[in-house]
Amino acid sequence: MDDNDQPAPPLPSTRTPGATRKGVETRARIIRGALEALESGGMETLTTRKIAASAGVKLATLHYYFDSKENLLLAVLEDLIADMAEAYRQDMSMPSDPEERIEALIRSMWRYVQRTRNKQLAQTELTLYALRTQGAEWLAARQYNAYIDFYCRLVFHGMGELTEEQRKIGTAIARFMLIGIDGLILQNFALHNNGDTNEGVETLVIATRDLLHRLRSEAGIQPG
Amino acid sequence: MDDNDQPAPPLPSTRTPGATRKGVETRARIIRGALEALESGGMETLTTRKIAASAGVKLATLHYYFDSKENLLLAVLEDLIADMAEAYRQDMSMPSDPEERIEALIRSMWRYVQRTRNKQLAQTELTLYALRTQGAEWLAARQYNAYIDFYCRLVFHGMGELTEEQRKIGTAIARFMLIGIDGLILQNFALHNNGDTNEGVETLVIATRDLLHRLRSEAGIQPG
DNA sequence: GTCTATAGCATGATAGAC
DNA sequence: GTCTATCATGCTATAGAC
Repeated sequence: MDDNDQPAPPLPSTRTPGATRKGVETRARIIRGALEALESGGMETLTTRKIAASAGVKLATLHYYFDSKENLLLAVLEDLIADMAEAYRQDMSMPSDPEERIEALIRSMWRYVQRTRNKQLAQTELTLYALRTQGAEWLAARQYNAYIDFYCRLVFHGMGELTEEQRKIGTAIARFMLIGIDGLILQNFALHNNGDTNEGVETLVIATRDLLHRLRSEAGIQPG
Repeated sequence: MDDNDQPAPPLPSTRTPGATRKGVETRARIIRGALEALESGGMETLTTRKIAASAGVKLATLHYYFDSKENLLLAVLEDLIADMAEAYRQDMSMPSDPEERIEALIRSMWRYVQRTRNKQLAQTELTLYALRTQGAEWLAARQYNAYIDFYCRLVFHGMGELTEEQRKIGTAIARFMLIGIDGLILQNFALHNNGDTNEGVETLVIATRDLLHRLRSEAGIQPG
């Protein structure tokens, strides 16, 4: 339930050599290149050659930083997790009432998803890849827990500490929001019919607000 | 909104030669073999050789029936769509009240998902593959529309005809259920924590019943 | 730290006997 | 309709100069 601050078995061998200024930059370029190539073509056509080309480095350079394609892909997923928080904070107005925050948060998420369609596809593909990769399943879990933790905090505070009860309720809310957004992403991709999917967003907003209502009154009637 | 009875551009070249009794059987074996191999290893490691081995045929035989790996994979996805209806009807008790049907249906779906974890992963991977494959996006749409149509009918009837209003409400319900189930699948896979995911199922049941309530009263107050 | 060059191999697909 | 044998290609990864 709370394996978010996991021991986190370090990614097997992401080399990260001397860590020169230049080295760090190149490593980042390769990760960005991999994400670009993944967004444009999908996992099926993703090769180390395309990644290297997309990053503007030679194939051997790629292997200097990542000893295998697998570890590079896992590093890309890690990077996506790290970037997530920044992305949402941008265009979100922040009401003080948690119920309105839920609504603002879902709408913000959905705007972000729609303007980064291919990135979402890429992230979904990478998550499935991690689930299929022996010893990398924890990465998928970490990704989800990071999202859950992030949404949970955003529902109740700017980013401060939470009471135990807020954490419990917020986690349930966050989980449900995430379920809805993931389902919406897939359905929107498959039907590429934004009109109908927007109905789904409205329904999700209402359902999540109702859930908060329910959890709060349950907590009020039967505290501890 | 209703491109379910699509012209359906025929799958480019699934050959299907003379269609001998034996030929049809072999074709089916290859499709089953592909699904098996996909379930056990994922798209990343899925090769025509593994498929052939898993189907008990030689590599050349596979290419006699499917002129390319791509068309084989799309045929597998088609097959999954066709099998879907059978799978759910099995263990579902069928109350007469639509609200209770929604609950029974969601629980039945969830049971099915849990006992076919790898099949669901495979189907998700194939759907993403179709979305990435030029000219195959319609297959993903067909898959979703088939599910939506199926759930819609199940909410209101055994399988008979629907009134226009039932169809409209049922479609919205079905879409939302599907959003929830897809999201639940991904979250359950990533966190592999069935206890917490079951909470999500309960929440989805309540939310979907509420949605039906809302749609019905809206229709009652403002018909046509 | 980045490159050129290449090893070593697995892949999707085909030719042609039976 | 199914097989054996093989092709051509593209893959990941490495060796070694600079």
